[in-house]
Amino acid sequence: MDAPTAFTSDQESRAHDAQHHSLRLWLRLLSCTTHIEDHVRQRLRHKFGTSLPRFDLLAQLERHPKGITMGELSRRLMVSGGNVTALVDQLQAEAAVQRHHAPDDRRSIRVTLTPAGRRQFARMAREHEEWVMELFDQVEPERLRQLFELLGELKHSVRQRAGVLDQE
Amino acid sequence: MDAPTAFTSDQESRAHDAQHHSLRLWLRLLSCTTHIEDHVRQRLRHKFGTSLPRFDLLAQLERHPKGITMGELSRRLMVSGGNVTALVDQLQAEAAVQRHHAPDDRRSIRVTLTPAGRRQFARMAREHEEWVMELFDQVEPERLRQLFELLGELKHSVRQRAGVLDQE
DNA sequence: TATTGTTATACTCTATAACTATA
DNA sequence: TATAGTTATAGAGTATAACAATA
Repeated sequence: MDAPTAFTSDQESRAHDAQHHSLRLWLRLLSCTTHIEDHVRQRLRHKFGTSLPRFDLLAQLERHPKGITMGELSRRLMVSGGNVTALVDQLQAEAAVQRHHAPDDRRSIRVTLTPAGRRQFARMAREHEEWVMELFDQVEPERLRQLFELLGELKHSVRQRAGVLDQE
Repeated sequence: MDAPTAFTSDQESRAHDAQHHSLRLWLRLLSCTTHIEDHVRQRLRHKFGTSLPRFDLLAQLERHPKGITMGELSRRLMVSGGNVTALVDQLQAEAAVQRHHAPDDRRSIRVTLTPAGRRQFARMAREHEEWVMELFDQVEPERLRQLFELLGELKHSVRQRAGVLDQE
């Protein structure tokens, strides 16, 4: 677990190698994500007094101006329904989001951003982008582009294998 | 946020583009990691009744057979000292790890795997590898290798920018 | 009956700060 | 004084299960 270079072949079996390589790739992926996440989380908290899950919820609403149901939020954010209720409660208390009863199905609730919520999210998203760009700026743009593409392939594979429905 | 393809140039400024591209790359990275993490976390819980933080702690010990201090664990796992105390308490109660007072500095404590802890970790690590390999197996090995390399570059950049000390 | 969302509860991980025992 | 580790406390996020209202 200490060779910093790429995969090396040895006398082990192919399958065994593939396992180790997969694990090392996963650990590296996790390490990158954790560092970025910590950085972003800390800044979101200090500068905006918010958290990543709350930011992500707002981001989902921003993508769906007509609103999105609690169940949809639960699926997209991959957290339980009770959880979404709590998050939406908080954001509603801060007047960042609103609940609307759906006219056709009165069990269902559509959540939307308030104008103030939209403005607040825009401010956070702008800074968020700057933080991330700064973290990445030692890598050439072309390399970042390749990375984006390869991660797309990985995501596809993981989704198939894990049976995730997924957003984007 | 819905074009599934790579970056596209438009009339926006270069800087603005770079920001958006960085953000999209970050979101894709986060999405991949989250899916894999959920998958692995769920299996660790159901098959071994453990969690990712606990697995990670054992993994650190496995890399350092002579033991590692509480403070070192705190830095490597990037969590607070109080936290490490709680995790080590649990693992010690399960007889997976041991605390030894350092002979030279009696404030300091070295934590090591017990033989049983080492065996248990080996079992978990082997399955862990299989789960991950399965998730990745829709991507060609050569592409996985490229991804590993690019993530190395990214990690380097992030570490420099975020000022992380880091393990591995 | 099945589905949507809420409530209640509990657990894990986390940070912070006060504390102890050494150095 | 400074450092290593612990304790105590609080808070966020999460899952689960029981529940109400509606379909």
